[in-house]
Amino acid sequence: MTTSNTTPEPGRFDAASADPRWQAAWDAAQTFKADDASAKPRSYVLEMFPYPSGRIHIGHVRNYTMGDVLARTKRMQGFEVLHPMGWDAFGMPAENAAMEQGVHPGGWTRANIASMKAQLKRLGFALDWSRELATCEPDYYGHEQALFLDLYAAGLVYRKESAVNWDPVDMTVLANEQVIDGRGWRSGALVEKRKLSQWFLKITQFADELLDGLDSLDKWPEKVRTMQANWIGKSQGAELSFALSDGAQLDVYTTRPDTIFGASFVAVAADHPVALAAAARDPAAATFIALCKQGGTTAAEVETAEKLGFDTGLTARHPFTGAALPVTIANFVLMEYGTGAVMGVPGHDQRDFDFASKYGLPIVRVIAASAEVADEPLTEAAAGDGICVHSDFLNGMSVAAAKAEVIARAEGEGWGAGKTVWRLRDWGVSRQRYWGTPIPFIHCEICGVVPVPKKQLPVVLPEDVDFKTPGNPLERHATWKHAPCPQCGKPARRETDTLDTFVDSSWYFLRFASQPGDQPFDRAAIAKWLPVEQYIGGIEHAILHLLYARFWTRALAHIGLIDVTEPFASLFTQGMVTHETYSRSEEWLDTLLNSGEPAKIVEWFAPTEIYKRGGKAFLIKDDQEVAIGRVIKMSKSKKNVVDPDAFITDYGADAIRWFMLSDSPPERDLPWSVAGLEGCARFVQRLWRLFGQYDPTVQGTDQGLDRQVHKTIAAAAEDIAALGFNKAVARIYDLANATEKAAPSASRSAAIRTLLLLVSPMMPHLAEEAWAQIGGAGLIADAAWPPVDPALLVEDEVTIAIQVLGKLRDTITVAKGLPREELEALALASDKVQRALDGKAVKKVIVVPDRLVNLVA
RNA sequence: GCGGGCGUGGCGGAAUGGUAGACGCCAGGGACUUAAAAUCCCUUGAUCUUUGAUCGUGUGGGUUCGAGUCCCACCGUCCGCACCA
Repeated sequence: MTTSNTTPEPGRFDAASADPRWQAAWDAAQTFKADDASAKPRSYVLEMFPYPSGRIHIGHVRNYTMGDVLARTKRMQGFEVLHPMGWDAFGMPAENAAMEQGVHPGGWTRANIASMKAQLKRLGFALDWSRELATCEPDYYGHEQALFLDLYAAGLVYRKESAVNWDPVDMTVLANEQVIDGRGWRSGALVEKRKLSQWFLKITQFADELLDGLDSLDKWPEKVRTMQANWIGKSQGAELSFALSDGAQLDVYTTRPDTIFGASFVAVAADHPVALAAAARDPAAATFIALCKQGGTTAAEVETAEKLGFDTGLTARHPFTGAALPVTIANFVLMEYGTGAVMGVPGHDQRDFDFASKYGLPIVRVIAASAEVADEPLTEAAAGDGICVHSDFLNGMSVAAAKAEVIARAEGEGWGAGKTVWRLRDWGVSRQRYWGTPIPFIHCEICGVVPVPKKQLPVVLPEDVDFKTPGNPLERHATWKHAPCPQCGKPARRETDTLDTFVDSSWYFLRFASQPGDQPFDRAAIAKWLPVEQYIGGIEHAILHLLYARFWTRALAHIGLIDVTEPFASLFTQGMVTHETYSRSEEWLDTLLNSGEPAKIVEWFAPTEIYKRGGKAFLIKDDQEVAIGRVIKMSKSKKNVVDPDAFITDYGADAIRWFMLSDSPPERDLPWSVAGLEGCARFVQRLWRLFGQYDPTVQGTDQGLDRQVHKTIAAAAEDIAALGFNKAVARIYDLANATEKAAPSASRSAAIRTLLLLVSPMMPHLAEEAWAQIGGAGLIADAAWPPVDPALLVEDEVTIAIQVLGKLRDTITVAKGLPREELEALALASDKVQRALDGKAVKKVIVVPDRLVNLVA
């Protein structure tokens, strides 16, 4: 079933020859070039740009096919569409390749871009390639440096000492996900925490805006908005100051000031100054702190970790009762959140409850459903709402009122205040890496940290670097880091950190709208094109990329460079492409570890290594049966990946595109199957034969077919606008089936022509070929979406369901708009209905006009 | 633990509270053919006493003339976050 390497049969659509021919025709005519000066309404359709890993994977194909259908449909519907493509081209895989294969990251990346671009072209995407950009080129990252300097001038960039994961063997900084069980993923060396002076972006300054802005994003998935809101993590409470027995003050943060009468201890984080002071005078405290730091941070470890404390011997004076509360160092208090110190209220916080139970501290109920149950004992922390009890002047107050009262008193007496705390941290953007945007600063011993003057931008990465020795090549480059200070001219040192690649992807959608040489973007062009009308990408970017892009857009608006605040009006997160797995497993008794537990050794096989017969899978090499496993996300380790390129060759771009749109709703996972793809290829051929029957000379109308044609046009347009591609596909199948069966008529020829237009965004190559054959004017890519005749959307006959007691007993086909009485009479006239009634009297009749009659007996 | 999504034939799925299973895949039967491929036609939720009937959308309740759809409780599953005070 391959069309490659074989002479095309007559009467068959030959994708191998048609696909490249039409791709070349679109290129030559610059069909998909967006016109900035167009008077048409605009639509900016964008898919998340890919990292140039070397090969397009099937997830890209699905993502870009969806965007492409939308972009092509919008074009047909009269919009000036901007549908660009670029490359998120900086990042670690290029450096890894450099280390492993001895190639230059730039050469490796650019070669990957070239081959992936060729793959995208083979799929026939309607992209404006004139706006292609790669973030690794100076004409992109130079502008990024300029924007970084603008943000610096506006006070949104600063430097701060911060801890990093340091691999002492590779002499490099590791991202958190590169640290596996405390060891470097590549070297296996124990990772150290090191303090380095690093660059930060003040995203926290926009925390409120970024949170409130989520409310305006009503075309974003609820899930993504919730994830972002949780990430920003706004909590409202109070910062309260406790007087310590040694004369010092200790500030704690709480969201529950209303429970202050239930406080029975105060706890500080292991690295809190109070804890460090305790360690200085007491070696046992120092030992305990060291123990706390050993604790793991994985979910399972945190879940099961026992609450541990160390009494400092200090006490804190309760601001209302004057009670002396013990001050302990606790392993469950985080220095990074709030003030790094908490008041322990065991009755109403589960962690405090566990802690108090272990160390025998008082557990007092201060919130109860009512005053009557104020003394009901607690078996666990009570988190629910209620009124205050055992709380002096708060007694009887609601939680909300008590919060306000405690804050008011604290403020009045000067020992506390209401405070909002955010989970969001400022964004550390320094990376001690070569393959990224150089941070445009110079360190001068006299002048300090000096920005590179804009006219000296871009600060270009040196080409002559080697990766044979570990560490940052920029750091050890012979000349690159030596630069004169822009202020005093004395020899100084260039910043050798580069920017996090998330910075590159935080503004690329702006650069697509216009690409002036002398500035990052043209403000007027951005006002014209932005916000992106429809952004499509994977759920894995729900938080970081999308939050950073929103932040950059707001920050650039804040400093007056652009006029939009939200970059993506509508967001769609598409599901993954999945595949069954094939494996063979053997169980071994694990005697080495002496556990006596059988260990499973699993061997995985790629789809290309097996064949299927009778619903079972066998290995090609030895005909052994293998187990067919669950349908899961494609991954290299499970070997269930498929390479789209081979399938494009065998089945043509249109069959793959059609498959990507069929069956599964786009937000859900799509199980890849060759059988399904073959079905799509068959449909391509079926349509080709149908299109070949187009005959404009035949006379006569077929009103039923006319109606279905116009209903399909209207419904498919709605489905595509809502990204319900699977539904649009089903309707097109329906219409194709009906058209095939219809007798020749002018209506049938019109149906064929309409069908051709409807499938053209999805199967553009087949559509162009058939369009040319039936004598359509120009390219079908430039044709208009077929108009709908509203008169044909109205049925004149309807099928009415007849129910007895809600159960379907019969259906009748009648003229539309029949009055209730007539419908009732017709229903009662039915034999089947009479049989179902079985002589019982009808007590009530429900008539839904043009829909159903329900007889209640 | 918290938050969110999803449970419908062998499979992917469709269905403004109103005819459950559209459409596709798989499977089975037939036609054409020397044969195969391709193509076309038919069948295809389950059960039964099969001109028809009964059951059927994870489970148990409820609202309604009528529930896959709404409400309550539960089960399963997937995803995200997580010692965030």
